[in-house]
Amino acid sequence: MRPERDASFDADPVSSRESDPPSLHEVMRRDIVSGELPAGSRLKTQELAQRYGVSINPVREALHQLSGEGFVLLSRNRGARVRPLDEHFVRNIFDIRVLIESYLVRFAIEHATEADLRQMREIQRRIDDLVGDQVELDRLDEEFHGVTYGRHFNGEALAIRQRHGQVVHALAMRYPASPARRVTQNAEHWAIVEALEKHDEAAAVRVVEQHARGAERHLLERLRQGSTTPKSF
Amino acid sequence: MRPERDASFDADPVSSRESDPPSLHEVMRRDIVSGELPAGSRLKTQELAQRYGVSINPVREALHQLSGEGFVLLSRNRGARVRPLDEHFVRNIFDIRVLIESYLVRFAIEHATEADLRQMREIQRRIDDLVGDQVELDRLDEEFHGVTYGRHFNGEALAIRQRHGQVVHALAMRYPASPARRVTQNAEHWAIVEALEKHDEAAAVRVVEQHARGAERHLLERLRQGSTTPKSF
DNA sequence: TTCACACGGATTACACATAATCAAGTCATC
DNA sequence: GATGACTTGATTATGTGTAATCCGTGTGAA
Repeated sequence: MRPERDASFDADPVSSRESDPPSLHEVMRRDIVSGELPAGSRLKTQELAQRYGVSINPVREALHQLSGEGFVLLSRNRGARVRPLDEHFVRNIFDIRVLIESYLVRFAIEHATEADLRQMREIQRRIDDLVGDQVELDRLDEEFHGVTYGRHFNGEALAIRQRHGQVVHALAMRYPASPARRVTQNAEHWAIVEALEKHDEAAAVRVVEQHARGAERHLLERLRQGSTTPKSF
Repeated sequence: MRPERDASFDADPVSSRESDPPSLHEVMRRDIVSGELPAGSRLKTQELAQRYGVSINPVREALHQLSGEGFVLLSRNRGARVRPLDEHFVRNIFDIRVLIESYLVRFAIEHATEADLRQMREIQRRIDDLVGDQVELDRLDEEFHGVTYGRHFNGEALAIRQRHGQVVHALAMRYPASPARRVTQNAEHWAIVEALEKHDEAAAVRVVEQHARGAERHLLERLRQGSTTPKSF
């Protein structure tokens, strides 16, 4: 096993600093992820400037930042669009997600503390009790996996996972998990906790993979059903 | 096996369009990758504006774009720096590279055409014959792997690989491969071709992994040796 | 050491000029 | 009359320049 490394570095912090007012591109990313700026929609600089109460310059900078992050597509002299989220894209990022998460969880097997496990159980209990409220569910789900993977040294991998996770959340907001899916999700979460407790690497990898593939399958089904609503361009 | 998908989509095209003049952020990325803007160095907007013969606005936009791509670090009211490339970072991206490349090569096993293999052999012959000229070596190496992975449907994965590859090239420019490393590299390239010919998935994955880890080890050694030169700040 | 202050540079706003794109309409040709 | 090429005008992106403000850092005095 490779020696542990300092984990202070993060390639893509979601928020630059805790107490600072969030920068414009963070606000816009939130609005994209939450679906307020729908996937595929046109982003005009003047409209955005008005909407967010700033001048055009910061808007242009935010758009470029988001373009670099992959949330926005820029084309020369034709402005910006929110990146369309299609089936193809979903498959792609879940393929990557499976790779990254099974990589991340292998580290958790060895490094998750007793406190981490307690926290995961606590969070999962709250998820179990939750009814409705997709927003809160997503927040708790992210928190659960945040504890699972948070100790990992590889900030790059975490950044990729988080970025893709945000896109997935944007979709999940539109297509909430069905009750059946919720039950499966919860069972898988408990299975992850159990695998970590037992230091069972094979089981952990298997469950994590299954968890991701399940989410993928569910999203794809919903995407196909409601294929009229989320118009891509 | 999952059905094939349309591969027309690319999350992060290096150049927006072929015939267009490259945008500023592309030029700046090239200069970062080539080492002209050294890792860790301060990027002042006014200096850059003068250097590239444009006003401050486009420079700021380019910086934001590069920040989103991970090549530049921005901090509020303190300007921009080229992202420092340290040992920790190199380890991280190679961990990811191993994941991505073994994923990509599995597809190549099934989908590489006879023409692809011919092309790979041709490129590798040119690499074998090449002496010195790190720039040309890097170009050919990228071309080799471009053919290997190019048919893959997962544009996201290709984008991640390419982005990381550019960073690695920035380092390789500073720390060229030793003759011994070159010999190993070439042997590994031929082994990849052979594995693809034989449709031997296990072998292909093994070689690709070994290839990446070898490059990582070599870079890390060089980084430690010349640890005075690449000053982070 | 600590505080006040000045300076450099980033950030924002605004006004303006240019250029590209798109849509609608005109015109010529078949 | 229908089709396709061209013109035109509105819209919007893109680039420049300037000014005002904010923030971080270093300097120097108490």
